[in-house]
Amino acid sequence: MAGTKAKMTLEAALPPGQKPTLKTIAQMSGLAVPTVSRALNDAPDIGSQTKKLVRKIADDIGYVPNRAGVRLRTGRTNVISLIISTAHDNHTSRLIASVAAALDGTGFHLNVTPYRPNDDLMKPVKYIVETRSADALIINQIEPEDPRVAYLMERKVPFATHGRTKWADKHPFYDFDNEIFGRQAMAILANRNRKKVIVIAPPIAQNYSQEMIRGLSTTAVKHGIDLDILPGATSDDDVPTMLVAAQKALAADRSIDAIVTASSAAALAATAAFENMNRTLGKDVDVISKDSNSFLKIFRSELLTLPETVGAAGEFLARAVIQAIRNPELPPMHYLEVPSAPELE
Amino acid sequence: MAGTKAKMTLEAALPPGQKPTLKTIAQMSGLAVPTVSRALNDAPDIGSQTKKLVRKIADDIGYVPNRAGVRLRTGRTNVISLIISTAHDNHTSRLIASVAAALDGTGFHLNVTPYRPNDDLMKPVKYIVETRSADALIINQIEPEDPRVAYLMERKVPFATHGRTKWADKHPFYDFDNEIFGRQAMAILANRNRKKVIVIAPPIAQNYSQEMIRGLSTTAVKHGIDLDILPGATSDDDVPTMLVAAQKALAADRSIDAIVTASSAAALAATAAFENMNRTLGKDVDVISKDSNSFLKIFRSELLTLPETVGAAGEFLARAVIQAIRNPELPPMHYLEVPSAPELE
DNA sequence: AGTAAAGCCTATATCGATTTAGATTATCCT
DNA sequence: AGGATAATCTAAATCGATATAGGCTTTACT
Repeated sequence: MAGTKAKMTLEAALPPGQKPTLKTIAQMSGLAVPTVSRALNDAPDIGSQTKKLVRKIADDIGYVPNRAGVRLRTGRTNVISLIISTAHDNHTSRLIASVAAALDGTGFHLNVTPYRPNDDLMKPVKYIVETRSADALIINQIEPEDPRVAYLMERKVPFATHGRTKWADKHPFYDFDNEIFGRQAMAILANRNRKKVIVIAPPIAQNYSQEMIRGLSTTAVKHGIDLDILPGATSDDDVPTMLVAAQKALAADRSIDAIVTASSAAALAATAAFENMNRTLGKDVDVISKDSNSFLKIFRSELLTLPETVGAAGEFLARAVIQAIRNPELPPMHYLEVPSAPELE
Repeated sequence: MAGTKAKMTLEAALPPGQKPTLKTIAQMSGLAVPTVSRALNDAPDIGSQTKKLVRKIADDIGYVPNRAGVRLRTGRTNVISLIISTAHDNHTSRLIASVAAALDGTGFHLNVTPYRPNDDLMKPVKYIVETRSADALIINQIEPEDPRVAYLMERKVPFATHGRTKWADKHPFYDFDNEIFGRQAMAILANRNRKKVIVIAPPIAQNYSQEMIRGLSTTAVKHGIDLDILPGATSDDDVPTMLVAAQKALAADRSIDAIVTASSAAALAATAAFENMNRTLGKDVDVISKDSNSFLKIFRSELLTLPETVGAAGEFLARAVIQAIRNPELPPMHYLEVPSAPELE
């Protein structure tokens, strides 16, 4: 039977201006606080009538667990931490938006910790882990032997990466197949008879940069195309920096007839560089780029693009870390997005 | 004298694999836990020797307060919540980055809650306030009588807005003076003898949209220029949508000789629309835009731009909410960025 | 000397939730 | 009927930090 204690009304149990707690429900139902807790958590030793009653009261008064209380007692934070580089592209905001959307309704909150490109990579990760301020992490800008990944694996902290490491089979990741992108991009350029190509690559330390270059050079060799990496700027730099570097390269070598880029911003810079040298896009020269915005072609229909879907990444990464938290025994979730080259079909 | 209790070494006081707490320091120093707490918080009733000792131990063992403990006891979360719309521009990522940078070292964490443009504006705000999951909020996309602002002011929750309401003198804000932008933009167009102008405006509900239009139309009237708002798209829509709407307008009225836009993306769409109609930018027609990326002019030197600095906004907003938390009695911090029109000088 | 006032520290209770151990009642079996 | 066994629930302890009240010294003053 449900207790011998007196039941109370909401008004009697809840001081004005306060939020309902387990104690509120306990007083209203005449049950003990732990019973209420266990009922809400569907523990096996609570009667079904009691559970029903408790849940009804909780719903009626709009009870929401105090996250600090849960966290203090259990160590569970219900926070997913997205640690993200703040290079000025809008991958960033889209990734944030899609992770957040996927987390909606899961009870997890999204905490975003940006770091400047020149900061120590380990700092935010260590902080989150040491202060246990999140149940899981999502990181991007991955290096092949990323020290953050080593750190997180060793400590068995749930995480997922946007990009692959050499240990990628052992942890969840989402990645765009940049090697295939490189091969396809170069094949398209070969098709258009380009002979001398430069690439505005991401910082070379990052895995996707290396893969993209590998793909590009494999196919370049096959077709006898000359490939160079643009010195003096990476696709993480801002547009003016890339423009200056590209113009310098084009001035030094007039035979360059194509630029491959890894971002929309880089494609704009490459386009401007060619035009400032009075080269005609799509005729004398080509620019080919990954395009996650799909406005590149609107802006200049002569641009060559291969689509990349950033939204899918965030959604997948969110699901991947939740699985890593809840079912650590399951194999890590993997997804490799293969670019499709419409021009090749 | 510092207690009669036995002192302990770190190893004795701290179970392996655990993080140091106040208790650890208490055992190592022989002091009581509350004394340690008060010493670290520089309470006036703790001796300076004791404070020095406690702080040294804390530093040595790398003590960091457990945030759940603090939060549960005090209600302080040490979290600033940035609630941000996920329209696809890169204001977003820059704003996030600059708020985070300004928060660095303050002890506050940044929690980002994105919402989709069509979501209920109140939902995330209510959730944060009701679960008390942040000490302060920063919101953008402000309407003149923004219901979120009314809600937050009534509840006396510290917050700051990126944009102004009609109650702006009573709450912290950072804003770009869009009315002056509108006047300057139109003055420049008048100078260039444009007669029929359309504007790709932000959603009309938002305050900055109304201000911009007010500025534009004031000056348009003065110079006898015809001004219309582009139907069918706002500057929050994606580039293809804006392009289609702009092209439709240009086709319907060949006399349109200038487009004013509120974002870089809109400027790209406007440019493409004119060019698809075979109009020559800077000669037959003009596009004038706010430019927070400074790559617009690189991309097309004929574009007219007025600079906007988003980075300053985040930094200011962060300081503004911290002041609102710590010194609620002080007048709210305000900043109005006045655009400078290089072309006018 | 005796008492008051600082100065400095400790003991206890508390925030909200959960875990563990223990208590109570009803049920079942021989 | 007696005793074991389930089925349900309650009591107490705990996570880490801090607010409040109170205790013990030492110094100061009459």
